[in-house]
Amino acid sequence: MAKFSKESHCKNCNIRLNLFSSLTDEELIKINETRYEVSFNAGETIFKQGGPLTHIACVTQGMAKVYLEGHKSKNIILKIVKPMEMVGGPGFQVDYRHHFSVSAMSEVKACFIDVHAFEEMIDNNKKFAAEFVKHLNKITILLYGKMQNLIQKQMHGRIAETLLYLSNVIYNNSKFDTLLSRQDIADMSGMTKESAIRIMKELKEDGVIECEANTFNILNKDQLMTLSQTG
Amino acid sequence: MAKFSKESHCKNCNIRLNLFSSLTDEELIKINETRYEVSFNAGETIFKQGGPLTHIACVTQGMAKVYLEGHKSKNIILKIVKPMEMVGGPGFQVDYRHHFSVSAMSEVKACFIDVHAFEEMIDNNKKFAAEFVKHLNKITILLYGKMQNLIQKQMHGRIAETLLYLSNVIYNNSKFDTLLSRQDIADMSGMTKESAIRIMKELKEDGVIECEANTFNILNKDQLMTLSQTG
DNA sequence: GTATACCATTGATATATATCAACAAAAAAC
DNA sequence: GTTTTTTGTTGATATATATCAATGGTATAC
Repeated sequence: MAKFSKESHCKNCNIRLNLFSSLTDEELIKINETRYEVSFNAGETIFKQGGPLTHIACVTQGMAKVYLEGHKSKNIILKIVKPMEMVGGPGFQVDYRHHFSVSAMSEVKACFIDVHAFEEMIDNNKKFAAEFVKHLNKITILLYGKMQNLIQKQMHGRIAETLLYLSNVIYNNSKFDTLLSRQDIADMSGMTKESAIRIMKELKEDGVIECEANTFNILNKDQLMTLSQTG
Repeated sequence: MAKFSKESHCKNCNIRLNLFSSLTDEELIKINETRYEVSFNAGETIFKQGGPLTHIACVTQGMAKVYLEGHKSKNIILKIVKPMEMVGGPGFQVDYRHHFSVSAMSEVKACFIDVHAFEEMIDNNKKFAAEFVKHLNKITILLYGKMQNLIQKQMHGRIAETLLYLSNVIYNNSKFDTLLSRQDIADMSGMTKESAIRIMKELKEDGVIECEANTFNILNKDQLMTLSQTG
């Protein structure tokens, strides 16, 4: 289980998020008073879909996956969260429940901020409220993209999209070691593990990528981009 | 093309939306001054994906469909908007572009509110800001549901979901006449027109629904719900 | 009223994708 | 170090779904 280590100041987390840049010193102090750090081992659940949404988390170390749990244990991975990113959830202000699950892919440290403190900030700081609306809308835009990707494209395009996401957004490198299993890559691409493996094998044979166990290398990014666009 | 009929007060639109209930009289007066009504004929585009987001619309008469335009003219209908519902878009505060298209399914009248007026309200009224965040999160929750429906279920379940949505949410009746074409129903269910027709034919043969041209009648709602759940 | 376009329907067929089963390889447990 | 469990891989097969093609109906244009 997760080790709770409550501290009034967690050194790892300076709250340098864009979202928080509009807060006053006073507000930052208040946030710092209420927040605390929690450590998770790889595989542990940080937020559970359906469970109560009482805190917003801010990942300060490690990586976590955000996913929708469907029936028959078919998951859809929405995104990967890495340090200095915030994870809330659309239950905020609505039903105060989590609508997705978040689990640690490695050792993860995260700062937990009480939702009430968050609500107070929205109330007291107009700039913050506007920034938060912006933040929510950005998430929605990404979600539309994800939807189109998963619904309208076929497997090659979806895998291409996933590999480009990992390379461009998560690892910022054409060569990367990933913590994701083949099942995870399949869950990000809306297909079965077997299909994901087969498509990647094809891409390997065509010299578009190299992949050996958890090491990926994107050799022909243009080709991948074409694939992801043509579907 | 759309007929623009600018009036400082549009009688049809009392702005009775929940979202606006937190506004002061003063703020309502201000909104009423800047807003104006626009009429659209069936088929006309109200908002165009990729186009500039300068106004938020509030549908006061008729129905409109909100959809993502994919390549190869494959659309995904996200939802139907009916009177006294607001349509904005996630480009608000982000890139001020529309990320979906909205088109009139019948004669539509809509009140257009300048985004700047909207931003001012968020700035000046904390209650409104909180309500707006709630509104955005509700949209996201629905979107997650839509995503799971379209990605994880197969055709029978997806059609069942669409029919239940039309019956429960849009027409509030087990029997309804719809403005949607078969292509529209297919676009809501993430499949081709032909497939949608075939599944509905099966449901008809099994006595679950009746459908004749644009008139639908849901005979066995329980069966449809089971279908939509089991996928 | 006839011609023209669009929408709905159906059947035959092709294709994409999942499922099932077997097995290899790696990791974890003992 | 061996056993056990999980993860990855491959092939054969079944199934879901799209595509193509043909046809009838219905609305619209002229």
